[in-house]
Amino acid sequence: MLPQKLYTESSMSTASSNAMSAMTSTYSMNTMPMSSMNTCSPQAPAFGSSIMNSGMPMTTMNGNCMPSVQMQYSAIASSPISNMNARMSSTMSSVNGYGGVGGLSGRGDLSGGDISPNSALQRARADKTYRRSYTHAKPPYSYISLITMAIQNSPQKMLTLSEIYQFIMDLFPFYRQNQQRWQNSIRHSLSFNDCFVKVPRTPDKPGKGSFWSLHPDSGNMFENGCYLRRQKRFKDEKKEMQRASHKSPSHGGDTNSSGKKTPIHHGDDTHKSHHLDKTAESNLMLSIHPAAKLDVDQMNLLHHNDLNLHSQHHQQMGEELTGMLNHCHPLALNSDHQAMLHHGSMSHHLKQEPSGYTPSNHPFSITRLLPNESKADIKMYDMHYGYNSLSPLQNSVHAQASIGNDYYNNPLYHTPTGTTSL
DNA sequence: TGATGTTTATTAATAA
DNA sequence: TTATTAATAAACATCA
Ligand SMILES: [Mg+2]
Repeated sequence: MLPQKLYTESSMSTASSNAMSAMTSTYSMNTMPMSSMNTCSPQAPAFGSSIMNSGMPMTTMNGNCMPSVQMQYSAIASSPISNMNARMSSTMSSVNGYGGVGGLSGRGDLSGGDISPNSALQRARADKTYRRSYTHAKPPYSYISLITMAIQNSPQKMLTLSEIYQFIMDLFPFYRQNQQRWQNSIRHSLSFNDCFVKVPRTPDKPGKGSFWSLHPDSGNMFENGCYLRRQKRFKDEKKEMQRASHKSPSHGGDTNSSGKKTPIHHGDDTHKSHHLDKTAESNLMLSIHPAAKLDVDQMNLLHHNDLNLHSQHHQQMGEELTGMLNHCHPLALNSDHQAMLHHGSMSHHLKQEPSGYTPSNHPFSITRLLPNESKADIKMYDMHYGYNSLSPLQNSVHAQASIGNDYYNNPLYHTPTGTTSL
């Protein structure tokens, strides 16, 4: 429906090529483990460590020294150009994804004088290379968290597969490469994980696949701040049962695993009965006998409508963490932006947030991207760091975080005071 | 026919 | 160490 930016994979990386596998399957720029400073040390983030530790003053570091994805991003995004040269040697070697960066060797600036006539050119190239080295590095998010971001940032809290693709590519240049590879993983993740459920299309929205939404009970799967590895993956009881019975038909009714423990999030059982009630209610409204059997997809549709109508269940989780997360999540985008993108939709105007989260502060919400007062911020940012936050590539009609408005180009993805933990 | 889903298998990284 | 989570590949089915 909306124009989508097409990302053609550069000749550098063939989709089917295995030549790049080493680069893409590893966390390219990682050098040192963060575990010492991190409660939740995920797979080594693709970003940061070498750069973070290259001697640059961490102006964004706040008192508690909480390490975070956000901070790592901040550190990178805010790295003064003046510091680039100093890091160039190590950076350059990182560009190919194999940061030999063991020990941020490039402390010393090569060529002390550096006043040659082509130094400007070299500098420009170096800067470009440097920036690409992180904008195209693998983001420190699992596919599950990326999908979750996409869905939760959508007005209807559901997206088609291709829209999920698009969201990810818009935000992370890294994923404009090797599309066949990671998109297969996305599809696998959607199918395999119970936290993602299909919502069938309604007749008024014909099209190819169905919509994907979040399981009503999946809660905040990332409230621990780890976006690479959850402590426990969400499992839908019913599907668990199905799987079990499918495997060993002898297992008929025993069902409930005594030790069944839902993740960390809260509010599971509470709205469980609530859900059933709502379903029955919906059935009545739709002239469906409450006892009538609906298939899974239909049920999901009803549930989704219900949730969308009343409130976002997902946002009532993790309130205890909001203080930490909601002010600083790396992907807190702006609702205005979203309004532009989906100008045809007005649903988000009507949404209320009875829980702790508002559309603007919950961890994955698109809010605060380019709010009014941010003009000044951008200016400051640009002046200080020499970034042009407004993309030079404006050809895209797509108002979303398309070209030039990706995670790295938008300073507001990196809140200076952020303390999102990772 | 290509996009969309489902499923199984393998492997690496991380948590317990 | 073992158990769990996630990434990746791949075979296969289905659908517009
Ligand atoms: Mg699923």
